[in-house]
Amino acid sequence: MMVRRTNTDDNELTARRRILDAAAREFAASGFDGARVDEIARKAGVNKALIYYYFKSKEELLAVLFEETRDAVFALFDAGVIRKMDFGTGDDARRMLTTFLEVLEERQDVIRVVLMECAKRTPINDMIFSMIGEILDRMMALAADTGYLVEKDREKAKVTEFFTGMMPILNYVAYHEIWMERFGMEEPALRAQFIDAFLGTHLAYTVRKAGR
Amino acid sequence: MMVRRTNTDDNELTARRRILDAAAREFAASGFDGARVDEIARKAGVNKALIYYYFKSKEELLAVLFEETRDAVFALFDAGVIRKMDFGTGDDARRMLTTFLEVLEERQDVIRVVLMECAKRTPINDMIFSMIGEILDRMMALAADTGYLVEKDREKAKVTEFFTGMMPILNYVAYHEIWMERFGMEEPALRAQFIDAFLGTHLAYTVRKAGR
Amino acid sequence: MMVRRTNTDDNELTARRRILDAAAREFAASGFDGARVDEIARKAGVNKALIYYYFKSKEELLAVLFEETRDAVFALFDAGVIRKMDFGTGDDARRMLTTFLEVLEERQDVIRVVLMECAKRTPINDMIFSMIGEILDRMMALAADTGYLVEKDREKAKVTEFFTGMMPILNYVAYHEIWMERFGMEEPALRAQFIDAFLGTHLAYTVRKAGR
Amino acid sequence: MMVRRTNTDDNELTARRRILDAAAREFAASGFDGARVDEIARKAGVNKALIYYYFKSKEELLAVLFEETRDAVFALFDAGVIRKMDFGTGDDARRMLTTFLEVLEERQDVIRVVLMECAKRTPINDMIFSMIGEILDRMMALAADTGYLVEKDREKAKVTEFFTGMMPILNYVAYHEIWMERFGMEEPALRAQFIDAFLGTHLAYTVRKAGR
DNA sequence: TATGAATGAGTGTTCATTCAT
DNA sequence: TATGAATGAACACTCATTCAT
Repeated sequence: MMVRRTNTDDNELTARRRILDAAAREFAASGFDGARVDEIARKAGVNKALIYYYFKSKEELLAVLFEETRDAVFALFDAGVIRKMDFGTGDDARRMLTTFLEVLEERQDVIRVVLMECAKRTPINDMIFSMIGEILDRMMALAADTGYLVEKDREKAKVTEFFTGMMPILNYVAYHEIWMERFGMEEPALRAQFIDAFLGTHLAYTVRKAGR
Repeated sequence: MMVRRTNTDDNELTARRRILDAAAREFAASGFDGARVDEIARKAGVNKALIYYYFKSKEELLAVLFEETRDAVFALFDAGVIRKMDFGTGDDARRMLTTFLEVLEERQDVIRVVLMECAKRTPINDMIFSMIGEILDRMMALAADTGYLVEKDREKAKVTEFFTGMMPILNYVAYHEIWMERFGMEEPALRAQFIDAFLGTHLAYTVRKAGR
Repeated sequence: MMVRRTNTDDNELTARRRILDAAAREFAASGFDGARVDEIARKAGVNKALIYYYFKSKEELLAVLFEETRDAVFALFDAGVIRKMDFGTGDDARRMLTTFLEVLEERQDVIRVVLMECAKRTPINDMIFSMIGEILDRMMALAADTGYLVEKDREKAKVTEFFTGMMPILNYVAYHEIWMERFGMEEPALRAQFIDAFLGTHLAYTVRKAGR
Repeated sequence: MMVRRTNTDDNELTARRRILDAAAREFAASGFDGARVDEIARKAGVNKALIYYYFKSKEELLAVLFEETRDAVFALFDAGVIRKMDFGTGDDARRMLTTFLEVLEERQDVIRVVLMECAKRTPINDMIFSMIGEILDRMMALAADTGYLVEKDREKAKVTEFFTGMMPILNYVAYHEIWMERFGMEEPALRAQFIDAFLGTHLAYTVRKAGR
């Protein structure tokens, strides 16, 4: 009787998947310009030319990773992971944020690249800001639905959502590992402290502004 | 009799200074890896080889820019620009933050590079985190002096100062111009809204925690 | 009841044939070195690997096309298309030349490649010159039979046959379409003028030399 | 006493010149697509990167060679090398043709490339046909001045000048060395025979047509 | 016969850096 | 100080060819 193996060894993944994963790691470690296609191939355990069989350029690799990440974030919204909770500052919010961070941390490599390329004046910047724009809109739609939108003025609300909502979270996801290495903290303490700070700042501000 | 002119035209600046300024612009536009020494020379209006007369490598150019920026930030602390104000959430804080942002905006190019290179696993990362560490320590010393240190635990305090204090400010300085281009806001409104958000989040949290 | 169709649609041709035709087009458009096996496969509507099932290399594709063309030219000689006419400068010669050009124009892609590769110092050059040598010998044998061989000296006769006989004809076949595009002439006028010129130059010279 | 050396050793030429010469040789030997920039650098005795210091691409190398050749041909016309002779079929014409061929033979490498690339559908084709068009116009202007223009109809005259005038000459220049190797003739005999044939065909036709 | 996946060896081009003056 | 010329070491990307099925 045959038993279907279900392990997730590297070798079980398709070459295309291994290439994408390796690219995410390499981009995160060296930035887009610093990343070497040779190194991506080595990390993925494939011939370099195979990368160009599946993707038309180094830039397309990044674009596909960005799309996957945007879709994953949208899936979180669609699944109601965030909406259903009590969008306040209590334990529910704490649990929700934990889940949210955990999911994003699976994509931390790509998020790092987003932050690195975010300030450059290159074509990649366009990809990033269209993605950021879409996600911001979802965040604001959610805030409006739950009654916590801080500002009547859409333009101003976007500023707040971006600079004190989205960015601290992305920063945490991107830098928490480096922080742990550099300043010697452990994951649970660091995350707990970040969540405290986020609840005490952005979410508290939101709740206060919404007048609840 | 010859009189030495003292105006500050671009052409009057030393070649060394023009090179550093050009490098900051080029690094900010393209990142460290994406920056081209040819382009720095072109922007500075000097021969490419002259760059290697003054600096031993592209990396040293960046190191010098980082040092200048760290010194400028330290000078702000030394001059008491921050300490002297009423470190709360009122108009004084608002004026102080405005001044602070204005000074940092003069160095926005270098700050952009800091954020870009912050997440990479390269030698540059060491330079950045030693600088960040020093500045964080000054921030915490100041917070302790003024009685607003949020946490007894130094480690935890550092986390809060970094993720909800330093990073939002650096992010604002780095991204505000791109934000204006992408989302079509004007400078005064954007800055006012950011200051509102920063006062309402990080500073409000600090003040609350300090029990005042 | 099923009836086997006998039309000659592209799809009805064997894969091998479609590959050869596509190769001729691609070689003519881009030269041998510029031609891409991927593109040949695309033009032929087959999988790239199938090309290597039928032919052992890109070079063999070209060799087969050359052989086909040489055989077609020999068939013209064997069929007496040229021999039977009055090999002079009158209407018969004009009709003969028209027929000859029409047949060669069907192979214009391969002839273009011959001219492109003719001057290179590559292995392909050997294939071409052995073909050219054989055809020249047939041309001279024909000229001898009809009494129009311009020179007693075989060596000198070969020069004349090549530079003022064979080459102008091959050049016409290879370049007439490009000429039409570039200088905006129509086919009938261009061909008529070329035939005038050829009769007035090479054939007139031949006839004069032969003393008739 | 110091004597200025006047030799023309390879080392006396500028690197830029050596690169162009090497490129002409390599293009002639392998065609544009078959030519290797590495090999050009090796032949020129320079570092490969230096080629890109002087020229922006492999294609620009070819463009510069084409321009030089067109200018050299124009200089022949401007100097009246051709115009001043008795444009007939006698000894003067023979001497003129000899001079003309000698000058062109100095550029035989580039002329070979012209013939190779002439039939391709690539950007290079544009460069070639604009050059050919200009030269043809000069040829026709000359023919008109000397009263030997074969046709009233400019369009038809161009066809004749191209297919029985320009092309046989370019073919001779391009292929005479290969011909000597392949069929074992010596230079003087081959050239004499070609000149005989050219006088007896294109020029005789021209003179007859002009009614002299 | 036919194909999707895979690869070794290039290929033109770039770039930080150095040299000679 | 300043520069035009020069270079070694990559770099992203390509391509003819082969493999497994």
